[in-house]
Amino acid sequence: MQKLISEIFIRAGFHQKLIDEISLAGRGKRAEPGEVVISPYDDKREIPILLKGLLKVSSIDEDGNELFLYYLGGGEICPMSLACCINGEGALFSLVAEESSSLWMIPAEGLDSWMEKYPDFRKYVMASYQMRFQELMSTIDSLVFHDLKERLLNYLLDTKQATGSYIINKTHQQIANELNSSRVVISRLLKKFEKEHIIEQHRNQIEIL
DNA sequence: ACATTAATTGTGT
DNA sequence: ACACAATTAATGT
Repeated sequence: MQKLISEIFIRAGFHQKLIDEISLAGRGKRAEPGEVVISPYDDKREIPILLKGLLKVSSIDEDGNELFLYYLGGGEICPMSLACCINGEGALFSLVAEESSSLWMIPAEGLDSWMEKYPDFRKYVMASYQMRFQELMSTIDSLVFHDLKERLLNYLLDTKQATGSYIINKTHQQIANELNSSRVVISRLLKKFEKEHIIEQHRNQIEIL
């Protein structure tokens, strides 16, 4: 774990002193696929940095409906957590491991001083922020301007991108939940994609062609 | 090898 | 959205 941290943080261009401070202040955490790292209204004063693996970030509304927002890849700090820690309100999103992941949880208190003391850190945070912000904008765009068919297609491609694999191991039901739709609708669309030779389906698994 | 069951997927209304 | 059929995987006998 210690090795992973140094590796990631050095790659991010952190000062050795900053690496030491973060290493000392945070704690490590592993998350297996499907494990919930943060759920809405967890009173979390910790911000996760994803060292390795893949996390799914979803917005959760008051009725518990899920809406997939974006994937968080290795080396990134979770922008949603940052946003929520800054305004001090509970999270209105959930963070779920998609792949077996390693995280470094840093206390929210450290943020301010690190941002001031280390320009590297500020840059890193901003860069993470910006990347996911763009991702988020495109999700919103497809949400507002496109029908479910487009959204599903975007979702599939997005997933392929994030996992680096043409195989998606999810049930129609899971996908329906993430897109806040119903299983039947997703099944029908996927069936259509299959006929158009965009994908191939097997049980619990979708292959993108 | 076969029967039973649960989960997932397909389709018509 | 609902109901039901069909398919597949898992498990017990």
